[in-house]
Amino acid sequence: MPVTSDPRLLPVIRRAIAAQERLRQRCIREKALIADPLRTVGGVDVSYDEKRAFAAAVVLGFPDLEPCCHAGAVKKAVFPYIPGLLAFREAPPVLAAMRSLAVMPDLLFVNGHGYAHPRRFGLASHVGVLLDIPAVGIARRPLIGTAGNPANESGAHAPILDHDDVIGMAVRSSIHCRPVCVSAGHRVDLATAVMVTLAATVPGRRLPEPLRIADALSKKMRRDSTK
DNA sequence: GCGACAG
DNA sequence: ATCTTGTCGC
Repeated sequence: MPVTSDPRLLPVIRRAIAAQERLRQRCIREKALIADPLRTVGGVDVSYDEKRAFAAAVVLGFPDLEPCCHAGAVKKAVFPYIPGLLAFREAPPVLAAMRSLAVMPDLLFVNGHGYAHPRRFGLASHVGVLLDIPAVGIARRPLIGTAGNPANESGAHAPILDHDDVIGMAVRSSIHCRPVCVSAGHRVDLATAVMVTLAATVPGRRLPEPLRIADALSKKMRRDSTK
């Protein structure tokens, strides 16, 4: 059943992993490369119908989280979903939406992992490198590694470990909310990623505000396209 | 060998 | 991701 078992995809997968490795060598994750002060934060998310990808990008002020601008893009979904190669499916629509924004955010939240990836280069890193902006990966559950259980308090966190490597952090952004997986994408370190994630999350919500809004917008784009 | 596997 | 109602809990 998994699409990855199709032997015709093996060459495609091989080429994608090679391209991923080339991009990874351009990836840097240092706290110093984040804007200071941080004035805007962005978010991107993608929804799908049978054949198309609907990407929505938003920019909010920081730390007030007031709406600044947003944009969308629709593209044919070509690359299949393969765990570990999500970027080859989602980066094209995401980049198109980001490039139609009136202003680029100082930091971008991406729906998917960054460093917490089998080859340490998930969608968030991929997008961050190609746009050359600081990027943070936010995922609902780990792809690899094992995460501890953060205490049931807002801001509690526990490392996500792959053997001895701390690849990300399970973060309880609000009390009674299931933790989200935070990892460094591009031009940010893990500690900074966690702090900004908490600062961009409205009390009581699970995901940072830019991602919530982008999620709603992309789903609205999909709905409106069928009418 | 079998299963698991971001969106 | 998407298909889907009601329902349990703060």
